[in-house]
Amino acid sequence: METETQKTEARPGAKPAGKREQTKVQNRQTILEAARQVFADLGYGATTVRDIIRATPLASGTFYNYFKSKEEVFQAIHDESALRIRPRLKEERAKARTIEEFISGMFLTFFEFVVGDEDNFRAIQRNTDTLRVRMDTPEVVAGFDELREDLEKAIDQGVFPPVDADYMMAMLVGVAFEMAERMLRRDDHDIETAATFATALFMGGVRNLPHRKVTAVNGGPA
Amino acid sequence: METETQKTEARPGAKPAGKREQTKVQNRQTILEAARQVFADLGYGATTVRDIIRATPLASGTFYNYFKSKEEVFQAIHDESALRIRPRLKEERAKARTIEEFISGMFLTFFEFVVGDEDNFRAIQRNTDTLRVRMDTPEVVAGFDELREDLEKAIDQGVFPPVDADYMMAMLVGVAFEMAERMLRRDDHDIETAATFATALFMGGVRNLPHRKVTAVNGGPA
DNA sequence: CAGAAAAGTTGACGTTGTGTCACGAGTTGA
DNA sequence: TCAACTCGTGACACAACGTCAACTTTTCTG
Repeated sequence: METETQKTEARPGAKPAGKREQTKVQNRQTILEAARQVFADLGYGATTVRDIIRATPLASGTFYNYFKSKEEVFQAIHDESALRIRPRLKEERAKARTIEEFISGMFLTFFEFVVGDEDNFRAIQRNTDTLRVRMDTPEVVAGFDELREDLEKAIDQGVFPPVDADYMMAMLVGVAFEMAERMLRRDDHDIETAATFATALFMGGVRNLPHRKVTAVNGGPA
Repeated sequence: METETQKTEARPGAKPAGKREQTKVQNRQTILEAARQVFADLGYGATTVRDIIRATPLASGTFYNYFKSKEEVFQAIHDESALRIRPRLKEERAKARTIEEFISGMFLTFFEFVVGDEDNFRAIQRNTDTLRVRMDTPEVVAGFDELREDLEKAIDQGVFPPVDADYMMAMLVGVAFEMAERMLRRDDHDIETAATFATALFMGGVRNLPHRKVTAVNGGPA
């Protein structure tokens, strides 16, 4: 037994960390991890709550102590994802001194995130009762709000031309997600090239785009 | 599955149009219509096959004479949609003499289609198990292939700069769908403005976008 | 035009998945 | 050490699924 683990004046930042609290956190994480995996494998629609449970050592009833439905785990995964990528995106935007930096930073960061944890993105992206869910969770909403604010700030500061933030966001998000999906679908992990293309579109339109992507590159990204 | 009736001598071009054949077509249409409605209302994930049936005068078993699952009706709706919009898009592309015409034609046509039959788009878009249009139903696949061909042809003819067709498609599709969704979400039916923005992006990037400020709708979903 | 064959409809039924709950094992704190 | 409490457990009641044998309607045949 961990007789050691008494709740003596614990470390400052640490949690209460009773044994109880500890397994609770663990279980939640276990379920989330299993769900991510199963969703990525079977697709959201095809997986049952029991599939998720079966991928853990837990009993069926336990699931419902942590999430009240399949949809809720899904949202949790979503939320966690947003939580992870938000600061990265925000930092990137803060660093940006020009529109180009702003935009390319966003794309690169996003693509890195997607390719860096493919299963995670597959889990939330390949399936879903779609946008409704994507937009609902607090972290996700906060992330979009943040982007919008920064966009408007950049516009005010003259870094960005005075475009409509709504349309702008739709375009950024649309391109980002569609390209990400396409990359995963084709097992294309070349995030630099993808970001280069996307950025070029926003910087100067079609005429500005690099020429055909040479798959086995010799020239490298323009 | 289409066991053509082994009639000794059916009319040549016309439909067989026996009473039987007729109600068969009717029933299929009834179910499709009901499904479109219910999907649009409840969302794909939340609707049950019984919900669809209940919205028709038919019995539960009958559903399965026409579609083998909820997913299959969904695909059928998808397919039908693609069937309807494909020729319109193709025609638009054929008419185009410049890149700008090509692009703005696509956006306008698509937005018209979406706003013109909102329920239909809601049914297939707001829900789904594979994100976006990517149900690989024949008509949908054909539609994308067509677009790609036309794109490549335009590139060969020098109307389009020699961009990578893959990326190009991802960008077009991404922007089109995301903007469409956003419009429906905000009850914004101004397809001209939307098309203008999207086209401007593709023609000259952010700096080229109209400076119009629009509705000060609050950020956030719904 | 009757009667048989074919095609289609129907709803009850076996099956699978969902979410709850009473119980008991494990943990905490005195 | 023991009472109080928390959480894990799996059986259960309920909901939706998809099938199928019986039945109805249409079509075919003589």
